[in-house]
Formats: sequence, C-alpha cells, structure tokens
Amino acid sequence: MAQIIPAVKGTRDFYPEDMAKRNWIYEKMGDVSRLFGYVEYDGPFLERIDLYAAKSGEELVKEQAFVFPDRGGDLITLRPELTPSLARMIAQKQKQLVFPQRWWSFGPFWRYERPQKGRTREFFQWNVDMLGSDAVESDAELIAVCATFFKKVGLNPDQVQIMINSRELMDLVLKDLGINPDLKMSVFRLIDRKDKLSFQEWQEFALSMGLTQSQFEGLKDALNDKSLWKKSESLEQIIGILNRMGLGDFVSFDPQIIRGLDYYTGVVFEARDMDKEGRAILGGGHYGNLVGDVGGEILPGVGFAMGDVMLRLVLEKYQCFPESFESSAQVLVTVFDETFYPDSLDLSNLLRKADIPTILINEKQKLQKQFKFADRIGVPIVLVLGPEEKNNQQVTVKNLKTRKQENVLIEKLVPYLKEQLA
RNA sequence: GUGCCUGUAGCUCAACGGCAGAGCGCUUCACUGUGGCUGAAGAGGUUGAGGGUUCGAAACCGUCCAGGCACCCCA
Repeated sequence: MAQIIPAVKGTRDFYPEDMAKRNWIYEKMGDVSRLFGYVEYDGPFLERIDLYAAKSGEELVKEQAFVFPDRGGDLITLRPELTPSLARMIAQKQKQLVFPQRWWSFGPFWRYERPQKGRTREFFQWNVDMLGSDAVESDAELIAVCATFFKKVGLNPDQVQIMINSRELMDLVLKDLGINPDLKMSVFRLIDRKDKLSFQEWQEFALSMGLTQSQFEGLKDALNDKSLWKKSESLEQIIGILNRMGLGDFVSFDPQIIRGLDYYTGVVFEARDMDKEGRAILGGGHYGNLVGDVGGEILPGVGFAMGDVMLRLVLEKYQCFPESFESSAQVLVTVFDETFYPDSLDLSNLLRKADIPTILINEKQKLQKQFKFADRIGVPIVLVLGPEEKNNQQVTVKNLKTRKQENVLIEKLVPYLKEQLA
C-alpha cells in the first residue's frame, strides 16, 4: 500500500460527523446573529502582509502568521484574524454606510503555532461586530449576543461564564495608585499573568517593572475587590441591561480580564469554562477607533471573536450536540435480485420526486447484507420489492427503529412514508 | 521558539530483556426474503523509521519522524 501523505500539522479533517457538528455550530451562530439584526459578510482568506504590519499584534503577524511570497514576489498572508480586513472594508465605504452597522462572519483563520488542546493551526472563528457606536448599550448588546448563543446551544451559567471588565476602570485604578501612565501596558500584562505565576514571582515581576511596594499592594487589593465594578458607570449599566434581559446569570465581573489586544479601549470580556479548564472560548471588547490605521475617520465599535476549537471541546464536554446526526438518506431501497433492479430504480425515483432522500443499493448483494448496510449507516426505513410485493402492487416497508414492517400499496407509499418520517 | 510525555492489529490497550496478545470492530457460517442480539470459525503485525548494546530487543541507549500536553501567545 502506498504511503498515506499526512495532513498538514495543526489542520483537521472534517469527516461527515465532524462536518455535521461544524454546520450545526454555524447554524446556531447564524440564528443568533440574525436574531439581533446582524448581517453576514466575509473578507478574503489571503491578504497582503502590510495590512497586518500596520496593526497592533506584532507577534501575531511576525511569528504566528502563515506568510509566503506569491509568484510575483508579493508577501501574502493567510489571514490570522479578521479585524484588519473588517477595518479596511469599513474604511473603503465609510462615507456610504449608515452607522451603526451590525456585521457577523464565520470562516477559517490560520496561525502558525504549536497545536495543543483547544488550539490548532487552522481554525474557524465567529466574528461579531457593531461598528460606529460608542454607546454602553451596544457593549451590553454584544455580550447579550454571546450569552444568547450559549443559551441556544444548551450551555448554562454553571458551565460557562462571560467575565467582563473595563479598561477605563483599570486606568482609574492605576491613576488612583499614582502609577506612571507609561507603565500602563506593562501593568495590564502584569494583571493578565497573575494566575499564571506564583505570588512570589508575581510580586517580583511587579516590582521589577518599577511599581513601588505600596502601588503593588494597592493593585493587589483592587484585583481582590469583588465590588470594584461599582466604580464603573458603564459596567453598572451593562450588568443592569443584561439582568433585565434575563441573561445576568451568564455574566460576572473579573478585574483580571484585560485581553491582549492593544486596540481595546473600554469594556473587555471573555468567556470561559467554569471549572477553569482550557483557554478562553471567546474574547472581545470595545475599541475606540477601528479604522484609524487603515486611513478611515475615527470609528468606535465593539465586537468579539469565538473560536470553534475550544467551543467544540466545551460543547462536547457538556453534551450539547444532538445525540446523532441523521444519515442524509431517510429511506433505503433494496434490490431483491438482478431482475428486480429496474423496479427498485423506478421506486427510488418515485420517492426522490416526492423529495424523500433515498439510497438505492447498486451492488449485487444478498438482502441480509443490504439490511445490515442500512442499519450501519443509520437509515431508518428499508423498502423491499420482491416477487410477492410485485404481484400485489405492494412494497414492504420496514422501520428499523421500531422493527415493525408493513405491506403498503405503491400508490399509497409516498403519503405513508411521509407520515412515518414526520 | 523552550520543556515534558507517547508511538504495538482498523480502534482502545496488554506483554519481567526470552514464542507478539486481549477486548471491540471486520469477514464467513448457523440464517438460500430481513439489520441490531446470540453461538462458532477465520482474516488481520517488518511493534513509527533506521542504527547501537545484547546469545536474544516491542522493551535498554542515542538519532530522525509523527502525535499529544504545558510554556509563549491567543480563538
């Protein structure tokens, strides 16, 4: 046997069952997006590297993007994220669009990283953005979209939580502590790493970047203050809105949520599995100016991205997927023997004309095998048309799930099957 | 890019340095007009690759390849 060429590292083969799940996820994402009035769009999968070079994520592009020269020598990138493409698309039509725009997208992205749990090199992302709104109510709406999605796929607040924080609030905390604004990004990074380091290491890290002992203590206390959010008018409003929507259970305040991306300026949020397993399921926030870097006029917005890999793990873990995805066929028509092939062919034609998905056996096999095959692929109904049936203008209809069978007149077959399958 | 772990039948995994095995799956038969259950028989392997140590290696040692996990970063 010839050598099987392995799949590219970090990619996934979507076998039919996997594809069914992917489509199921896509369907739920689309449903929720449309429910809130968002419209679907997409950008190119290939972009020039310059599009990302201007932007914040230095490491994202330099070390994590797939980059290659095309035949003309231009450096092309497999998109590692959607936001820059979105920014361009908006900037190009900024003068003609009516704001705010509500856009969503689901498509593939690539990052050259070491694959591990919840992370592959090729993955799908649901991106949802509200563009051209600075209202806190819009921030709340995006969080509501997330929460509604979780509800829709059958996850409950004990299983996943959306943690929210505000960068403005954290700016205030830093200011109150008299921390030099130049240190802001470093301190954000410090906050982000609190859980990953031992207290000792964390403290050393803090002091090494120039925080005084008292600033460090103050920061530590602020991060432990569960009611810190009450100092933020926007967080209070957001939580109020989500409570009124009946989604409050999904949301909790966490001062340690900072998010890596530099362009977030206001509310930031991410969702996690509650027993702290794995990485974030989604991340998002409010940005002050999406299109500045690509030459547009100042445009605020709020949005989030949800990766399919982590999401699948969570959905799998909490058994949210349907127990089984039906075989695409509803009916299997057996062929009694070679001489009956034309009859069975006509029969399957009849069913297909009536929009009943039907598989006809093409191989010359014993009935036993044909039944076994039907069972294995999960077709619920099997039809037999042999000498006896033919003499009576009948078909034997066997329901593999109920194990019952019945003889039905051919002229009554379609309505009979439709009833069975309903 | 750094570190750790794992590669044995189609799948999940056993086998003290001493004849490569089990369960599930698969094929055939019991069942010449009916799947799932039961019973019987059978097929299936260069133990990831190529070296070394040894009387003898799936096992021990180093190299390569592949996969997993953690760090980094992030969905």
